[in-house]
Amino acid sequence: MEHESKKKVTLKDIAARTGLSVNTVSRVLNKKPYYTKEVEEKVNAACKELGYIVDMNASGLRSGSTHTIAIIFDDLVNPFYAFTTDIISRRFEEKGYNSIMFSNNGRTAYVDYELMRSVMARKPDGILSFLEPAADMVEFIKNTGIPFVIFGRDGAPYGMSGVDADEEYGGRLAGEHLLACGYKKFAYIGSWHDVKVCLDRQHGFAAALRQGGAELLPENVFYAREAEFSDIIGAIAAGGVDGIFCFNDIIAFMALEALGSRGLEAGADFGLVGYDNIQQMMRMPRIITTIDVGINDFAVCGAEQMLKLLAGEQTAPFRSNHRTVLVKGGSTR
Amino acid sequence: MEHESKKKVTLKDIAARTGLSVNTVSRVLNKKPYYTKEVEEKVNAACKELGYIVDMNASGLRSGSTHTIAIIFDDLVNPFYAFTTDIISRRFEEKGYNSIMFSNNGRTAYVDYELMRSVMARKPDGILSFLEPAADMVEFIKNTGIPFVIFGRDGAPYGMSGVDADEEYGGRLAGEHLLACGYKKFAYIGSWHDVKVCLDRQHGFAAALRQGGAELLPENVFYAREAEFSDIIGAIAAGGVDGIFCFNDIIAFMALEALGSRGLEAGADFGLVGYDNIQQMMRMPRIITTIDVGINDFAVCGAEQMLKLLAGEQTAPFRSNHRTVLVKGGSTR
DNA sequence: CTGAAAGCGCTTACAG
DNA sequence: CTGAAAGCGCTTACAG
Repeated sequence: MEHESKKKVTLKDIAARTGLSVNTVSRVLNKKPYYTKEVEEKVNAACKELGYIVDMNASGLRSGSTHTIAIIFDDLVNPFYAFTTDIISRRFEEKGYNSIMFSNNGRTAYVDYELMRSVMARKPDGILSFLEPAADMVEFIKNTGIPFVIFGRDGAPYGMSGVDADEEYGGRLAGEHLLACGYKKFAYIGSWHDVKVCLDRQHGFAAALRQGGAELLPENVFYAREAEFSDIIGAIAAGGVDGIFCFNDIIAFMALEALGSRGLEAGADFGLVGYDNIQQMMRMPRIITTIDVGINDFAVCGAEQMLKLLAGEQTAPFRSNHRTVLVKGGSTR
Repeated sequence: MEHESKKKVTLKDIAARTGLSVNTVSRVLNKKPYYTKEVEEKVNAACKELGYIVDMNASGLRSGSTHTIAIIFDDLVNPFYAFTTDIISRRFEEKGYNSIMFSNNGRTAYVDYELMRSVMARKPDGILSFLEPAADMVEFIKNTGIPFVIFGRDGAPYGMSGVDADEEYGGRLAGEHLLACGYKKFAYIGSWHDVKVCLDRQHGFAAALRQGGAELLPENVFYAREAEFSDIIGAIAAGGVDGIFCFNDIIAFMALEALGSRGLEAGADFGLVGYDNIQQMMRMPRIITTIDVGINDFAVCGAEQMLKLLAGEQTAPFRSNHRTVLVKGGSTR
């Protein structure tokens, strides 16, 4: 004989134990009007005694609300995603929503049909995405009728809700700082050539340089996810570049490491600005100069926007735009 | 008139469109024997045309398998968790399982009843936990009959499956290295005084020191989650400690920063060893000396163990034990 | 205030 | 090889 595993306790069991109907038990547990104190106590006692735990799948099937939110991201390797996901999912949990994770597994930088299929199969109450929808998915997503929040990107172009930061402004800060430090020849290392955030930072950077009488030459614009990193560094070193702006801190760290191993000294031989200030999240010393969005407020804002949509308090697409600041570190003089 | 949102497409719709029964449609979609090529094509065509997407909640309710795995962690702020969660959830996704996230929200360092309640409400097929079960939850968890894998901790004491690293050995490596560097007075900064991993590292560290003729004095053992960090650093600086081993890299970074701002130089004035090698994950320069588990293998092993349990290939509790290595960085001489 | 019935969208026996 | 019925565990109308 096997050791028997505890039988699942259902509403039926609670009904049997209390002598009430399944219906009444359900009403008490969901705090729907009307029941007597006496009934309430009986139900709660039986639930405790038998160890009743609701089946959210069953409840969601009938009620249409699964109390689940899908969170879509690229990866958790970048602390920026991990940190915001942490804050956001915690906030959701407080409000009774569980988070289910989806990633595009690096297939594309967008939410495509394949990804939406697996998301929809879970019937989430809401979808919070770090990725923009693919062009042909915008209508599909709207037709689902499920609240969709684009986090970290402006939703307006899609007619969707979004929480974004002023990326151009961030790029501008980087450019102004590198100029002020006295660097002369500039490069940008982005992630993907077709991701809006990446381009916005690039454009802000280029604009600041232009305003300062300098220039971001096309041959000094690179995309780390589309080329060998050693080739990028090779080109930068060969080109005599001394002012480098990177799309994010991970790329900046990689550049710092690669240039360092070529005998170049950060600050002195070249200046480097990253983005996200992940060293603050890790409680690290300020190794690099970087742009900081104020990640806590940023993440909380994304969570709140979702919760408002779920509560029906907000219906029209809503935009929240955040301002960034530059945080000086050891990678610029 | 509101813009109508696309009506949900169910098996019934596919049945109606094809003239087949719901049953047959389901059988084709689940690739159960027996149906003709003709029927198969008709069903697939109708699904594509109408945009059918299965409802996993409904399917899970009936079949008993939700294709969901619960992942329980402390937080995603520590890149060690984020990184492993990323790898593990990707592997699950490949095998058709979605991951649903749970955290104890810093309440305790253990899986308690409150947490298990919300987990069980989702009827996951498996549970992978970075946290150990609270003592009074071990029987409860076993009784659920749901595969449970403890990640990063030895499951054996609980009679559960687990993937762990040799933590004592890691602590020993730190001790040997700090001794070899010539440091004389030692301290350990842990996380919690009652978490096994934390104590294992401490004991390994103390053992190595003893073997080398040195000592880890009780007054030089601290727990970062249980005290003000500035007090810890104050005590270390006042006590003339010059060899510090930290439970993880985040704590090590904090110590590096705090000691640095007191004018002390890492390597020269004091040696510091962390744990996890998160700087490699971030592609950072090797700022600190740290212990590396080989996070990729480690994470993959956790995912595989879960998948084996789910496939019924593995039934008895299974332990996988990993060996760590020390990676020299700038924080020791 | 409480209960009996129907139904959410599937899959699982069971019949043919 | 295909279909009609029952049921997973809930919640939602509806009746009393």
